[in-house]
Amino acid sequence: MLSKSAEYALRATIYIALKGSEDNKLGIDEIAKAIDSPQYFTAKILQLLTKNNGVVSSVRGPNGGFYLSDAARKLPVRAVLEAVGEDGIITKCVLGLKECSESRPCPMHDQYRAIKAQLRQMFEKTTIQALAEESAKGKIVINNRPPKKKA
Amino acid sequence: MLSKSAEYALRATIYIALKGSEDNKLGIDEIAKAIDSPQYFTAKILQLLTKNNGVVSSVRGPNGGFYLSDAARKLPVRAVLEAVGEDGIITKCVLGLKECSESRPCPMHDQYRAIKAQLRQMFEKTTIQALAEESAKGKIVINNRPPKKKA
DNA sequence: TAAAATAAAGATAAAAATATCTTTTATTAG
DNA sequence: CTAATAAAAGATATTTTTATCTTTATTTTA
Ligand code: FES
Ligand code: FES
Repeated sequence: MLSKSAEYALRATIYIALKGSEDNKLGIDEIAKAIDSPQYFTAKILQLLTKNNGVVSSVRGPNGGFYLSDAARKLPVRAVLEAVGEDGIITKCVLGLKECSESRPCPMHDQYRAIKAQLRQMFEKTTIQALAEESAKGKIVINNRPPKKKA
Repeated sequence: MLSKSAEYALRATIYIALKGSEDNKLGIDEIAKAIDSPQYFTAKILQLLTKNNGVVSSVRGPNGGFYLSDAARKLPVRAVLEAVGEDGIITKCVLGLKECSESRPCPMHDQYRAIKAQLRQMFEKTTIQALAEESAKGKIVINNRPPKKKA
């Protein structure tokens, strides 16, 4: 479905939205551990997210790290996909034809149309903040670590 | 969304269903041209489809080639995905967590649930034959070549 | 101002996916 | 039985993705 890059990008962004703020910036080591991703690779991805369209903000030096501006929190999830070049999922033909269109539909187009619209809706109408809030409420999980044992 | 392998697998299978039969087997060169795919790579994929679960049948030698049995035509599209190891699209977590479950949902799980169910429905309830029939009726297209000019 | 912290940038490596070419095997037609 | 045909199998190559390591630049604090 999505590339590893996109998955890490989404998980990292959600985590930063959830735990970080302008005066509590998060380090790459913390982030990678929290979302269970390879640290160096995740760092590269966060660079994309800061450069490509400012989804993520960063500062270097002591107490530096990553955080999300208020504006960034309101961005649609699609912005994250775009930053890592993965928004094809809501534009491309499911059979890999160069164009997905009503005028030259592939054999799956009719069936896929509605699904694609929902994918688009999901990625465009959902904000980063909304996912963070979803994540904040309870049992929602963002990594692969086993659940904490009850004491 | 899907890998190139899966895309070629689907397009090839649909084409074979549409144009081939037990007494009109199709050669790999024809198939690759028809679906606009790299010939040798497509050959490898068809090998998977013949070995892994008999979606496609083949015979060597003169007048040999690929075709679909009547039984194969009734298989769900998912069988093609399985043969190329790409059915994760209807099982995996959209954020790449090891498990997608109600008990440990990721932040997108609630929204993705319905979409995933529809993807599953599409790939499991649609038969190869159904796609071929869809393809047979008119303007449906399965390659990237420009439309034929009206004379 | 020096040292430490931290991300950015750049270089390299490893793995996976995609693609091509060559050799072998099965099948058919003659 | 032989030659021709076509897929299967195997080998190799290329590209892309994923991952890691090293060096540099920036920022803060002491
Ligand atoms: S043309 Fe294939 S999904 Fe639209
Ligand atoms: S847990 Fe992520 S989609 Fe179900």
